[in-house]
Amino acid sequence: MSKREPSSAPDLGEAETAVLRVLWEHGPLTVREVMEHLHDRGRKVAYTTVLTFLSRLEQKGVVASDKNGLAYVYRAKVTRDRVVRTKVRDLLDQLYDGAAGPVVMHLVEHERLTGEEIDHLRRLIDDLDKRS
Amino acid sequence: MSKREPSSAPDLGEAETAVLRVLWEHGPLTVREVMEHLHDRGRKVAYTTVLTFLSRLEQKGVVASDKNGLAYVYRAKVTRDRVVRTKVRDLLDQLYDGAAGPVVMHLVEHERLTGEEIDHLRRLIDDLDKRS
DNA sequence: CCGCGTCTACTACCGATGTCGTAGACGAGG
DNA sequence: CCTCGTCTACGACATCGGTAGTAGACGCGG
Repeated sequence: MSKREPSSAPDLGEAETAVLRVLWEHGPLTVREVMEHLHDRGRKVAYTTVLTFLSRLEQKGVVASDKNGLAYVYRAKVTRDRVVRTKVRDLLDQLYDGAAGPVVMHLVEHERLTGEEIDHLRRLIDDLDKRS
Repeated sequence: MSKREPSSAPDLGEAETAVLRVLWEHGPLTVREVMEHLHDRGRKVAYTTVLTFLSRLEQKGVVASDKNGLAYVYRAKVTRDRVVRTKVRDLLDQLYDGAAGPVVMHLVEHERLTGEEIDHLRRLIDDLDKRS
């Protein structure tokens, strides 16, 4: 089951997400290039494993590939924001029936935020207040 | 792999988490009672399925059971906060190498917060500022 | 034209999770 | 004492996600 709203990305595993991140952060890439970036990040996966991930991601519709000469070049089709949104929503649903408040509080209380982030946050909150 | 820090709860699936929530929200319960609460929440699982979940959760060390007369009574051994922390951390690691800022921003920008939550949040931020 | 290196296609395998069914233990009622 | 309903123990099965091996296609250097 697990209906996904139209604006949602499909379920992505941890390793699949890591692959997507590589694509978000370093334009379109070949399988080999993706593998190298993963290795750089400390993820020692085999070439064919990366190929499997990319194929599955393509099945899921979140990446696309174009044959460029000898090898396929893959690029992300979903934005990072969309994936973040989906994963965050899943978490909220799981823990609090969708309520965001408790998780925001949790983050602000238990996770470190930089001074800049705090400033930014304050500005966001002021905006929210003004709107309501 | 997947080392868990000492302060972390083990990995919990979505259905397992739902079971834990029932235990957090309605004291210690028997298998049947847990099942009924799940049904109330729209989760139509078989009795033995619930039993399986509780057994696995006990294996993982997050619930405990006491034989009370005829049936076992299960209770949560981990706090909700601990589980939230673990799941939130997993998410941050997956999406931003652990940085909390982006997710906080995402939540404040894209998810609805009640007026009270916003007030609370502002107070938290002021506290943070004072401390630093 | 041939062999080497690279790329893709398939297939496989394992562990975790979600979901149950069946069988056997056990106490309450007749 | 036997039967019924409930409970637990165990095992089964499917799907998904992480990981990889193998085989076949293909172009390049000699």
